[in-house]
Amino acid sequence: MPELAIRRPRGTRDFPPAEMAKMDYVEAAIRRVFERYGFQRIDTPIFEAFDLFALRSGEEIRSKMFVFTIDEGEMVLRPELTAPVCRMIAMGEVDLSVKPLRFYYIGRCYRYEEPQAGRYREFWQAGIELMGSPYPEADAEVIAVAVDVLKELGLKEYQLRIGDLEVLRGFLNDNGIPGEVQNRIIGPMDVLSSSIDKLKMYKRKLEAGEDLTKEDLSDLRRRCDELRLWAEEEAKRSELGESPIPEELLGQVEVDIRLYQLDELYEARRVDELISFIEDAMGKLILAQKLKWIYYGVPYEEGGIEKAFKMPPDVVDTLISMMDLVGPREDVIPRAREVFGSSESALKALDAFEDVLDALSWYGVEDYIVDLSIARGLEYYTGMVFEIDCPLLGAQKQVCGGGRYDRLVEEFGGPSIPATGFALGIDRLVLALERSGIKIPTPSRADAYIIPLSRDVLPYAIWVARELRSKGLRVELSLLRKRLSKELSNVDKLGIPFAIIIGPSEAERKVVALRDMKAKEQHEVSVEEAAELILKAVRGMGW
RNA sequence: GCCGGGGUGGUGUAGUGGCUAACACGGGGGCCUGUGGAGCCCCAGACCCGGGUUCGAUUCCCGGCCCCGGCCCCA
Repeated sequence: MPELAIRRPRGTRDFPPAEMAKMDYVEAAIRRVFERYGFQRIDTPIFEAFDLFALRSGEEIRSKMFVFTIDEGEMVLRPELTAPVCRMIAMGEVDLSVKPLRFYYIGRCYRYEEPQAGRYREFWQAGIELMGSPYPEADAEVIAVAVDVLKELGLKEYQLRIGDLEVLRGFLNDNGIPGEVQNRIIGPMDVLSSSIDKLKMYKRKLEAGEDLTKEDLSDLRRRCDELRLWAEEEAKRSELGESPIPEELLGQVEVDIRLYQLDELYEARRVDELISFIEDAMGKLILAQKLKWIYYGVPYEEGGIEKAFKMPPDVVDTLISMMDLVGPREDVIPRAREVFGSSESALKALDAFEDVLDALSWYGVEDYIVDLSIARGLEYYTGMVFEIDCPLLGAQKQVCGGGRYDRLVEEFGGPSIPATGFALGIDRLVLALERSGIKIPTPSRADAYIIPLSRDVLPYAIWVARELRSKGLRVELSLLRKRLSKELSNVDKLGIPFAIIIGPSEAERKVVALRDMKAKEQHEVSVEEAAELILKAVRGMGW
């Protein structure tokens, strides 16, 4: 291979016809579903002012985006589409007297991250924004649309999780936790709960007698090691009298000596010990987070000054209990009412959340789990949130995420307008379809392939092609000047259903030899007849 | 940013401390009157890059780049 100086940038892909066909197929299905609900397609620029995304997500996301500077200022390639759509509304480009607004988009987005399975630096998102209704039926509709897309695609292996951020926010508000602090709690909570999830998974594997992979084991070690480092440093600080955390509590997070023997334990198949080690680690991981929040406080910014907010222990306990609020509705909701019992606002939010679930059942969507631990760093969600995972995808398994964001348009300087919506990852949907073994139908590139047997018949062959095309058929003309047997072989490989063979004798009599490639049957017919026969066959195939 | 596993013609694979680096498909050419959707013959085409070890590296070692997984992150 000659050395190629110009390469495709990392994290991007090319789309040869076969790949493009898959994307088109999924995109078409998505559009069908969206339009069935009355959503109208919109689009926004591929690049936007940096501030549009920094406003909500903060300066930190700079490193996660493609940023560039032009005369007009700092620009970024859009990392998502909700903010641009809200910007568009805020700018007054949309007639708000016609409500609700039902918009959908399909477009490329860009994030500067390490590529991984199902994660690219350039990726496709499709999504809807339903604006103008604050009611539960709007939230339910949005979820129903997302589920419909998966159904339309025939994707069965997925998991829908629905939660509500207003429950958490209401609880925190009632307990006097400032908004800025709330935003800083969500992140660590999410990290903690995903850590716990991982540990639970290892425990489950061991209990089921399954093997842990090398990665599992090193991941487990790493997570515990982090905790150990923190605990040791904290202990040192405590000796110097610099730690705000009481010594006896610190003793409780000291990591088990067995951490250093994980490999040996595993080699020796001392499963029970491993399990008890993991259980112990889970408890300590949680306790460490609690201690940080209670004694060091949650760091936050107020008026440009870094501050720390010391969390009340009972609030922290509730946050921890929240991580367990995952499961079937009948099971989780009552538990949630207990956990949040002291908070009027949280209870009210739970009522509203149940209204959404009720409405959802009217759409026939019953197969989901309630997950009140969904918190994510999504600072702009204000109510219901949901996620859809495809376990087949591995690490990057989320194919859909969405929720209610009633304040976003207003924050961009527009009118106050309630909104709810979601975004789908098209690349991941394609991947999920492939992995689930669903065949994506690839239409043949043409309906008929004309083979002129000599140069003399070219004028007639081209005339035939034009005739057939004028009737709406997709017709290719051979440009290869090959032997007939090779041409037929070629037609076969191209998957084109009909060959039209034209030699001097056909040209002279103004007919064609129409060959049905599949049946291997051939008839001499007029051009009109050929058109009719092909049309009939093609329609029957449903393209 | 971190941790694994990989990079051999256009594609998919084989193989090796030294021999002409193998095979299939694809490409080019040739033979066979217009259905032999085939076959036969010939040709072109590759060891990711840079160091090191060695008489000699595609092979072993190190670094880089890229790909594939995973961690972190995920608005």
